[in-house]
Amino acid sequence: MTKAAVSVIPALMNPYRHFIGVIVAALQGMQASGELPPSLDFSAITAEPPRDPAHGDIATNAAMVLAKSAAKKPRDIAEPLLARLKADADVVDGAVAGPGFINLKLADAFWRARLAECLKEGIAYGDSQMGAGQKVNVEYVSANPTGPLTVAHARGAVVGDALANLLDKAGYAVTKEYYINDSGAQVDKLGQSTYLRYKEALGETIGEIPTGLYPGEYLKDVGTAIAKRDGARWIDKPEADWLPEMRSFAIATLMAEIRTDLETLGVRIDVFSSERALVESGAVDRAFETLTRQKLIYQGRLEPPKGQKPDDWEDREQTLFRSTQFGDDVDRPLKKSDGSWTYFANDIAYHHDKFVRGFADMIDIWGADHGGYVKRLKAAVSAITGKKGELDVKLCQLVRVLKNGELVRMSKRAGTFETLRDLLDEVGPDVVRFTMLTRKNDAAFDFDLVKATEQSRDNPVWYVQYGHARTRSVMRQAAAAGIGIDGLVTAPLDRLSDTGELALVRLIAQWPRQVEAAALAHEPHRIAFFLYDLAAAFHAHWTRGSKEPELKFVIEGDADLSRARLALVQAVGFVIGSGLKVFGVTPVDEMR
RNA sequence: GCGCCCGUAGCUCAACUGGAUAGAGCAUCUGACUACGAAUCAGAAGGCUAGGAGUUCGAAUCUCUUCGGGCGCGCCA
Repeated sequence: MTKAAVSVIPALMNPYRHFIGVIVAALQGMQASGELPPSLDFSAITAEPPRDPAHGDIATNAAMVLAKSAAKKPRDIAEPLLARLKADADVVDGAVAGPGFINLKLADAFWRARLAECLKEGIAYGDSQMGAGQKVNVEYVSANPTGPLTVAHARGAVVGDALANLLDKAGYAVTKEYYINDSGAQVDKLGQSTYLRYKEALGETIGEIPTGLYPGEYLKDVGTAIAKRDGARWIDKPEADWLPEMRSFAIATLMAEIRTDLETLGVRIDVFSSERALVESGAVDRAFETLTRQKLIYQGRLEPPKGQKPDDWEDREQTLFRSTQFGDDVDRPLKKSDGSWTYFANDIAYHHDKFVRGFADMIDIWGADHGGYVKRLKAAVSAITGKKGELDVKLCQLVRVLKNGELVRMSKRAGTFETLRDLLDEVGPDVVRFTMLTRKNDAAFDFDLVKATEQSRDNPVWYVQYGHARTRSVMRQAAAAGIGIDGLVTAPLDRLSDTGELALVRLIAQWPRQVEAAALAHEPHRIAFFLYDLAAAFHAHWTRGSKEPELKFVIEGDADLSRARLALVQAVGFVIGSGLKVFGVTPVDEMR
């Protein structure tokens, strides 16, 4: 049993972050000896894997970044810096390249030590302290409780959930939140629509559902349920009597269905916030007062929109918020003509409430059709939190459902796709989740039902799952061959010396950095591409073994070597499993 | 008319947030199974990053501009 004699990186497994520290220390040494001026900004220095692996293991831009403020040529900084970096125990070679990059080659043992960490951590490998327990609120889905979740909601649900999981892994204290829009005109219409279905359930002929109300068939069940519970009690009563009851019953029923759908999708929300409760608590009034004290509220008039002037435009004085002071295009109204709060006013109060609950970091996941709303809410958050709170809005672009390249019509009448439930029934939650995460959120997305379930390299879900299953398959084979696959943490990893093996080891060591980078950027889709690359590297190495028998994982008569290689295979499985966990996708042990 | 998002290989998408020779898959062409899963792998070919100008050591990325697409534009949520 040999233990690699390399530096341990305590509680910080991202080797690149570690080397930024090493580089900064070396630069400070140069400052102490007068080679560099005393006050320099090191914050722009990066340490990353070079694009071309032939350049080495770590590339830093330090010399180029500092050149200007140090009044030196990049190479005149790079040369002495490189000399100092070469003294580091883990660095075996280095060179200055191009305009002033410093490329470092690290000892194989350094990378094997990262593999050892992965084996020790298992699925938890890549967990980071970066977030330092800071509270983050991720609000997503937040679909109106006026009908079942649609395919369009699915993307936001998946992106939000994966982002929340990712931030959690990166060390943030994450709360997953759903804002229920159970206040305002829309839910009143829901209540009215429900009343019609209620009367229908009691045998009345209601005819066509009037325009403006919700015609969906799903409300029939709700009406029937109320009829069953209350009988004819609401018939011939004024609207003021039955509306609150119809409304709340419908909301409760539909929210229950939404929760069930989310559950099936694997989304578990921590906090459901009610808009109605918020308004009734007086939170909106308080937010309004706060803004008033800051002199950000005034009575004024707005210009009608240039493009399409509403027919019923009526120039009137209204209560406006000075969102232009915070980067918005025009000031925004907070009160409707009847004196009640606008949705915007409620939303200000809601985000203020989040801030009061301790969330300075807020992330909202919205559909692209709300794009015009981003500036004003960011402005409001900035104002109401005294610039201490920060809101990031991720807009999810449209999802189109295709079947073999043909657009599937989203029409209820045609009996085709519309709801998330339909999508889940067709391809299952794992495929929905992974596939939705293979694209940047701000790019439009075509979801092809056929391609998403295809078993080929063209389909990332399948390919990554296959990679995971293959790691397990190798383990099963090894066990059958009589190799002990327990306690691989203690396997002699220094027996790993083939370039393909070491390339895999390096890739595994990238995982903690990938987690941190994706979390910082709020971009969970990066994980999908990393997992795909890792799976590809693993499949490639696997195939080499079928051509060159000495590269097989199990080598007869050499248990140590076999165990070292199996440890590598296990680590690949851990990283894929770790990534799939972030995505909320079940890793499979076997392909069917 | 204004604001936001997008434009990268024939097609679908990446590019570590300003880094080195812009990368994958599909499709096309050439190869590899006495199977630790060939549902895979190795290779070839494919690009003026929509066009133009600017910023700097360095631009697909930042700024300006033109073109083309999506979304939105008081008292809906």
